[in-house]
Amino acid sequence: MSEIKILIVEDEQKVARFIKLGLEDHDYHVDVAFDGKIGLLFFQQTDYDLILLDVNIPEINGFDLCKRIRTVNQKIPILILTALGLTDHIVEGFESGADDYLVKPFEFRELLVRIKALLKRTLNQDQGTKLLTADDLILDRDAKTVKRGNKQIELTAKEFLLLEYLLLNKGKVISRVDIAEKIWEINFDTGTNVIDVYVSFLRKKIDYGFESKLIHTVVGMGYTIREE
Amino acid sequence: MSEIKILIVEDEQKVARFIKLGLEDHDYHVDVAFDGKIGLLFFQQTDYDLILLDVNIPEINGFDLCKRIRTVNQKIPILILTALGLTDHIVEGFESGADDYLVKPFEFRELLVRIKALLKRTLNQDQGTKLLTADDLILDRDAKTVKRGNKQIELTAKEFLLLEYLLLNKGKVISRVDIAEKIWEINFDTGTNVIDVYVSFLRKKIDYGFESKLIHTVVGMGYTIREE
DNA sequence: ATTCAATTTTCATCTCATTTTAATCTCCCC
DNA sequence: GGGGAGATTAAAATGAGATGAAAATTGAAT
Repeated sequence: MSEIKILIVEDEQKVARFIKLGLEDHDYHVDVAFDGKIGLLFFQQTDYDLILLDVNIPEINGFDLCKRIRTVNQKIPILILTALGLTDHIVEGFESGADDYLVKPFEFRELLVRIKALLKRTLNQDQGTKLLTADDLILDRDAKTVKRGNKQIELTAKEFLLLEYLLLNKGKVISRVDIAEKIWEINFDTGTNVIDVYVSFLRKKIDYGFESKLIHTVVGMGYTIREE
Repeated sequence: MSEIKILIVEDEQKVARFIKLGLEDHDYHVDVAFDGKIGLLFFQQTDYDLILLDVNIPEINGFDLCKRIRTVNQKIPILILTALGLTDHIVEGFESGADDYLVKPFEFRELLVRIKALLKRTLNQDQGTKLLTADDLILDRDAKTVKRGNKQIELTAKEFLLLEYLLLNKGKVISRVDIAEKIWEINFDTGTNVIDVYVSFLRKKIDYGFESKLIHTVVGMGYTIREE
């Protein structure tokens, strides 16, 4: 089970520390950014599962940061955490794209259950399914095994991750940028062609010698797994 | 666009009526159940998009009702709305499977934005922006495929981007300058006619041979996609 | 620590589709 | 009949992707 990563953007060190420690107690991995600019930077560099935002923070305020994040990512849960408790503020928070809004002072227990509620949905989507399939290919996410028809296929770690990611998005075309970020954790253009090479590796193992091909190239857009 | 259906389970008629009217004002379809048993019945009979639960209601209390609903449906957003504002209550509410918890008295505006935030995700998941259409043309933004009638149409990356952009602005006339900036990232006049060429490519693939034309030239202004 | 094999990454090359340019054609309006 | 806007075509330039092989890295075993 991979770690759940949370980003806190909060300038009051005491509060940030309090939340960080509390969340780490519950096995979340927590990063703290002390202003909006750094928060945005962290967000761009790491694939967080949830973001906690204070509003009154230096550089970029919480509402604006929330909007900025939403232009890029509509899915990631954002919880705004602030002393601004007027209905006007709350409405503004939600209209900036937040998923929840909690007014300080708050009890840690409440924050925790609200975070859990937010994570529940995004996590259940991916996880839960143990077996991923496409045509006569079966990938077992627990056992880390792959079979095509009745032939066992040996994949290396990276090959497995790549295939798993493509299967999770079966039918969708996935860009190289997405793959680079998810599987190689590369967030900028390095000019590498590892992805192409690995797709080539995968094809050799799961498509070569079978009449129906699963991995398809969509020129200029990316790769996709499609059953035909 | 199909109607969004909300179920309110609330025994205080005044409160129920107040919320119902307010939500109907925002074009939601609202049913009210006055106790837990009826609430459960309604839930089983109709496919709601969201449920608002009071806690202190006759027959089955809100927390238990929430749990009952969750055994059958993990996805439907549930918002608990109650005077019970202690952290213990809030935690219990979330642990019963609620997605949000709002303490009475509350301002209607806050309820509204919280409802919107909850609906945002479930609705976006299904469709939302995945499919763009015009007449019998369907463009799938995930699969990067285009169909007209039942004919699959193969587009190159640039062709796809152009068509997608025009469909996103269906009914609007888009200037060449806009297209150049959005699709070709050209921000000054280079004297090129790529856009004309690509519109020609697109027409050949999606309009030629079909009786109704989708791409229209507005001389001196740009191009538009219009269903006739 | 050293070795060795497996895995991961880079690099260079080949091929071919896509993209772009530029020339020509068509139509409409004065 | 000339000018302008747009459409179309063919040819040229470009770039994307596949792949083989070599280099670098990792990590396990000794």
